[in-house]
Amino acid sequence: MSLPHALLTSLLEKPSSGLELAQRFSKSIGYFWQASHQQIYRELVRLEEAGWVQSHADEGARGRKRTYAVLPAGKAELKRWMALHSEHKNLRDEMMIRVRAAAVVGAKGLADGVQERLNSHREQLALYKAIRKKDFEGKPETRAMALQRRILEAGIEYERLYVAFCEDVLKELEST
Amino acid sequence: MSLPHALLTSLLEKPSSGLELAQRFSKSIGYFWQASHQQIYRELVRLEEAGWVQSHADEGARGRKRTYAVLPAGKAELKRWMALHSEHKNLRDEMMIRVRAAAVVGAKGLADGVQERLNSHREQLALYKAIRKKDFEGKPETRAMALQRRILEAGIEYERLYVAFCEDVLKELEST
DNA sequence: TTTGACATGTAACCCGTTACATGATTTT
DNA sequence: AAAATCATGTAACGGGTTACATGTCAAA
Repeated sequence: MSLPHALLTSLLEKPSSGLELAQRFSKSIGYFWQASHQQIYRELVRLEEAGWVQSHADEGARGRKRTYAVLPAGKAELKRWMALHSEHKNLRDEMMIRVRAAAVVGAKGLADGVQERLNSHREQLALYKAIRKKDFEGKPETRAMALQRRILEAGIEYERLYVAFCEDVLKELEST
Repeated sequence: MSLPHALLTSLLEKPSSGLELAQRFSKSIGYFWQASHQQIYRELVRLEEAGWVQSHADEGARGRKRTYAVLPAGKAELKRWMALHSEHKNLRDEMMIRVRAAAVVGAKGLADGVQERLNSHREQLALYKAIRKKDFEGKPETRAMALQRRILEAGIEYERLYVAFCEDVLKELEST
């Protein structure tokens, strides 16, 4: 249930159309809250019904760009929601179940998938590091920048965790 | 879509009833794949329809304990599934959206929720460390044990990540 | 004028969650 | 006999995913 507020946050930074949001979500905020364009369009309609955003289109029709901007009520809602407590989320990953299953039925065939994940997490880690270098290195540290940087650092640590996990599992599987 | 295979894994370790599985899921496997009892009962019916498990009850009726055991076809299915590749999962957490929102609309009221999460993750970290001490310390390291231990270590690193994240955010919020 | 990129949708399905219902067994 | 606990369900709903449909605009 974070999508509406992720969208409000993104729209406050810059009024946008659905497609622009979808593209933006495949970067930045989307690294920590993924959403497809179908979800985004559905949610934008709801946000407007709730009176939190307003849209205008060149001419209201299918296929025509429609730009959304946050209304004062939307900003107030975001402030309200921001102060709520977030539920503790445990790690939840199919790969862990696969490794656990391998401990029971034998690890034949496991290494391939783990190797693929290792590559994937190494890539993501490199990407986050590149963003850190580009967006944060040697820039003035405002409160806002510091918070955004902490989120990115968490992403970096998360990827590191997986890289180490995959490496260790592979090492275990290679040991005669 | 891991629940059926998480259940197969758990049932291979020990044939059980739905409630026993639900209780077991609130520990061990459940630390990495949570499921409610409603989900588990629903899924057990499907597993039996698929011919992967077989159940017997003292007398087939509501309120009577029904124990499930894995059939050969179920074990074969688990071996097949275990070798599939797992999708890369990015970090996905409401708290990150809240912190990101705070960077845009101001952090008033954010600290409370972050402090609560910090406490929660410290607790979970302590729990995992206790399990590591109890279940793994000074025991012989079979292949199966080594794999299960790696999963637990990943959980420990995951909680450490959050503890550090929350501490850093709080420090940032406290700085005048 | 047709291809491709831009842009917005609809429909169906499944997993996970929430709230509630029902029966059996043990304890007080 | 009432209360608590063990045990198995039913029903409704919502978010996320997948597949598909439709319309606009610019360039080749």
